[in-house]
Amino acid sequence: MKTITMEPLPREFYSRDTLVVAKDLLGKYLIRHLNDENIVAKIVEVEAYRGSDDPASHAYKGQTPRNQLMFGKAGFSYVYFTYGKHYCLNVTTEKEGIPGAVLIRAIEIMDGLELARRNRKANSLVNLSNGPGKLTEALNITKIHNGLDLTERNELFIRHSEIDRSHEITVSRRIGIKAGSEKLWRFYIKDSTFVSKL
DNA sequence: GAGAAGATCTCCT
DNA sequence: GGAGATCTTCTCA
Repeated sequence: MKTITMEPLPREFYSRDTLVVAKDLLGKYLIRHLNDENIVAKIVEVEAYRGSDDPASHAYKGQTPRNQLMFGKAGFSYVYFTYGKHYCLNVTTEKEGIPGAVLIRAIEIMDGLELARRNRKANSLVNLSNGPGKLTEALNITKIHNGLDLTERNELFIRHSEIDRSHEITVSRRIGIKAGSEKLWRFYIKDSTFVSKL
């Protein structure tokens, strides 16, 4: 039985305007294959980061070894380490040569909860994955997952959900940045309890 | 080679 | 609500 919704999202999904991709990623399923098990998680909160028009972006001042994936093909993972403790998971966007990425800020784990709990101790279900550093820990995502092609059935990819129910999207300022904080480039599913901050 | 800042989380008050 | 943890990356010399 092969249903189209089980396939990874194609390259064309990602190689569009970063703001459009960010909004479209809400409600999609993030699949993490680990130890012959799967964690399936719904994306509920994202932020868009672009290039020379976005002072908060890693790509603002041009290409460096770290941010080169943002300038490359769309549909790849961009994982970076920050604050000496945390990894953050992004997906690259825009056509090749144009920098862009979407930061996954919060997810709701639908399946594979046991495995996620083994990866990250949390005092509540919500606290397991309601922040960018938390969800990477729950999914055991580190720098070795930087640069994976998300359009293939890798150990990490994104697909449609079985039931693409409509959801209301809330728009807000991005979190944890100084420059560029006036831009309304953070998007989340309105009624989700897994959102990192209201 | 040194120094500063950072797309965060946890613990403490 | 605020500070500390902790280390990578970038900039400048």
